[in-house]
Amino acid sequence: MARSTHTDRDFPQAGHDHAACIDEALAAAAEVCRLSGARLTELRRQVLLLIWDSHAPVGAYQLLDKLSRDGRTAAPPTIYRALDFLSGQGLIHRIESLNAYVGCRDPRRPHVGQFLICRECGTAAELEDAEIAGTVRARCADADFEMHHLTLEVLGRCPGCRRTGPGQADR
Amino acid sequence: MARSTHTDRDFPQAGHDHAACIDEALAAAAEVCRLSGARLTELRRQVLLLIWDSHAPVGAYQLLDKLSRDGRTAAPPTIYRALDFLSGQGLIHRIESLNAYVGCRDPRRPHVGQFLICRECGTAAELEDAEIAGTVRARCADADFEMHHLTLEVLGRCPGCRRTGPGQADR
DNA sequence: TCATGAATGCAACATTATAACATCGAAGAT
DNA sequence: ATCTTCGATGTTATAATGTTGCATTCATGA
Ligand SMILES: [Zn+2]
Ligand SMILES: [Zn+2]
Ligand SMILES: [Zn+2]
Ligand SMILES: [Zn+2]
Repeated sequence: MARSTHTDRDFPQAGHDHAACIDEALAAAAEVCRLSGARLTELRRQVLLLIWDSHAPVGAYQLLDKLSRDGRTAAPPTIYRALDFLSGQGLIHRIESLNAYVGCRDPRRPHVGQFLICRECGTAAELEDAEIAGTVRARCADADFEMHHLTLEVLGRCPGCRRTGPGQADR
Repeated sequence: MARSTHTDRDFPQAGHDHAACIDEALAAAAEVCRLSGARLTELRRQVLLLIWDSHAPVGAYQLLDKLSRDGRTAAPPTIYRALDFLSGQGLIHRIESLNAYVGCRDPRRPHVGQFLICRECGTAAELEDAEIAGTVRARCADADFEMHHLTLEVLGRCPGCRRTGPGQADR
């Protein structure tokens, strides 16, 4: 099997072909919306693109700033509605521990978000680990708890930042 | 082995002896602070008690209201400083997906928080599951990711609420 | 062309959290 | 006992994040 710029499980590398990430995200978004009958309007597409500026989760008001710089009129509801839509289509995820939003790597398949987030460079990697999901489900079953939604966010230091400098750990 | 009002893994029951929970929490807090040399002042003790009003995570401004009703002068920094202290001592946890705070069941042992949270009654149960923690750690190791902090929050419906009424699932 | 409903613009507001600085008070040093 | 010091608390203002309600626009189909 051909290996793309990064495999499913890799942490996004510093020098990777991010244009490919963006292309793939847009293509996936178009397909997902077509299948669900939802309308991927220009505004929503624009916001999705801004989120995909990088693999680092970005705040709603940062997105607002970016939108404004792009010449759009933009007030908070503008961005929050777009975020609601994109999140509803599974095209982005909210990172609860950061109040921020990040693009989904594989919106075609339904999944819970599991994230590794680097405190230094901000980059977030999305996992889709069946073993973690299975263990959590099993524990919920043990407790007779009906699971609706899982938030799993690991904060730490990514491979790239570990190589760069082991000394200056935080902030 | 004797079974206390609830075992470590149980979801807090509707009719359990909550006074015992509170007593235990206060005793644990006193011990933890004594060992760490931190000062569990009257204000901090009061806030910890208010958090232990129930097993449902409570917001900072709700705590403020409670404090005010108790006759304390209270502004946001009052409560946030107390929350920082209690959280620093491991006596409470912040629930990221709710912007709320809940008492820790076992502050004497260091641990990451893993929570099952009921959308209906608000009750949160804290897990300390080694298998979940181990799997997450293993996946981080696979990804060459240095894990600092884990946020794991499961939203769903608790055993009690499931028994009450399976129909009205949400909201 | 017109009716309809979804999407967006816009103003105000609600909620959550922090910064900056003044004051108080416990605990040890003199 | 008094002083000193530093952590804890009080107070005001403000930042950051998110929502409500209503007017307007726009795509879509009758
Ligand atoms: Zn990329
Ligand atoms: Zn990094
Ligand atoms: Zn209890
Ligand atoms: Zn419940």
